[in-house]
Amino acid sequence: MNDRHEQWQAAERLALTLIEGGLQRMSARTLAVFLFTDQESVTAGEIADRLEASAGSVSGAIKSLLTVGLIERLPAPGSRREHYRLRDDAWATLFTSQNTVIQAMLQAAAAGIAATETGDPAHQRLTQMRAFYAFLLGELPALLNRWHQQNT
Amino acid sequence: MNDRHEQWQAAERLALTLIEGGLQRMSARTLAVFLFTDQESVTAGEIADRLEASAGSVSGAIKSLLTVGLIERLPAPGSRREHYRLRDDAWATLFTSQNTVIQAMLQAAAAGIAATETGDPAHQRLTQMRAFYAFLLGELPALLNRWHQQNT
DNA sequence: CCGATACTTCAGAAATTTCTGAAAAGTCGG
DNA sequence: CCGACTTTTCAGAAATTTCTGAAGTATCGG
Repeated sequence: MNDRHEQWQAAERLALTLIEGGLQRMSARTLAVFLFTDQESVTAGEIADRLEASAGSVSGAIKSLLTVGLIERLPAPGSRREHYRLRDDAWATLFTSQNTVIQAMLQAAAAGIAATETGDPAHQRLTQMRAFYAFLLGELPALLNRWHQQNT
Repeated sequence: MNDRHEQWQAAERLALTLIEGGLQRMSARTLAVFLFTDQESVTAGEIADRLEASAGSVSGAIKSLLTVGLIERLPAPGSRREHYRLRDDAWATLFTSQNTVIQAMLQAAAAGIAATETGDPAHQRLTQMRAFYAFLLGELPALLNRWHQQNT
C-alpha cells in the first residue's frame, strides 16, 4: 500500500478528471506529474520519462501550463536543465482562467440583445442569460477573496 | 440593423462561446437556436433546417440538452412533431452541471492523499488541492441561493 | 389497421485534435 | 568559440471526435 504504483494510478485518474475540466490530454497528465512527484521540482526530461511521451509533446504541455500560470520556471540551479514546479495558487488560477468563459458568455448575450428588438421572445431569453452571467461575474471576486483569507 | 441575418450571426458566435464552455458543437448550435428563435417553442425539424444539419445530429443534440436539463419537451399540442423550449433555469443548470467536475477534482485529490505518506511533498500539494475544491463546493450552494433570491 | 410523417439509431465518412519524430535552435561548461 | 546536451518547432501520422445518411421504429390521422 501507498507504493509508487498506487500513486501512479491515482495520478492518471486525476489527469482524466483534469481533462474533464477542460485541459488538454498531455497538459493534464503533465500537471498530474507535478502534483505527485516526490521532488520539489521536475525537468521536462523527467516528465517525458514518467509519461513515456515524446519530448515534443511535453514541451508543448509545459508551455501551455506556464501560459495559464499553473506552473513556474525555477531560477536555474546551475544546471543545464530547466526546472519547473507547481505554483502555490495553481488551483485558484485554474478556476479563474475557466471564468474567462463566463465573461465571453456575458458578451455573447449582450451582442444578442443588441441584435434583437425589445419584446422579442429572443430578447427576453438573452436578457435572462445576461443577468445570470453578470451575477456570476460579480460574485467571483468576493468568492476568491474569501478563499485567500481563509487560506492564509 | 436588427435583421434576421445579424441575429443569425450573433447566434453562431454565441454557439462558439458555448463550445468554449464545454458543450459539444451541435449541442451548442442547437442551444443557440433555442435562444434566438422568435417562437415560443421549436421542433427538431425546424432546428435541422435552420442549422442545415442532418436530422440525426439534431436528434443527438436534443437528447443531450434534455439530459442536462437545459431544454424541456412541451406537452404535445396535438401535433405530430415534438416541441421543445429553453428551460427557465437553464443557465443556473448549466453552471451546476459544470460543477460536477469540481466534485470529481475533490475526489481525485482525496484519492491521491490516501495514496501518499503524510509529509510527502505530493501529500502536501494534494492537500492544498483538496482544500480549494472543498471550499468551492461549500460556497456554491449559497451562491446559487443568492441568485435565485435576487432573481425572484 | 394503414399510410404518411417524424424521430432515433448506428455504421461509416469526414473533420478535427493530438502526438510523435526529426531537425533546428538555444545554452552551458570548458 | 566548441562540443555536448536540452528544449522547441513543425510537418505528417495517428487517434479521437463529430457528423451524415440510410434503415429502422414510433406515432398520429384517417
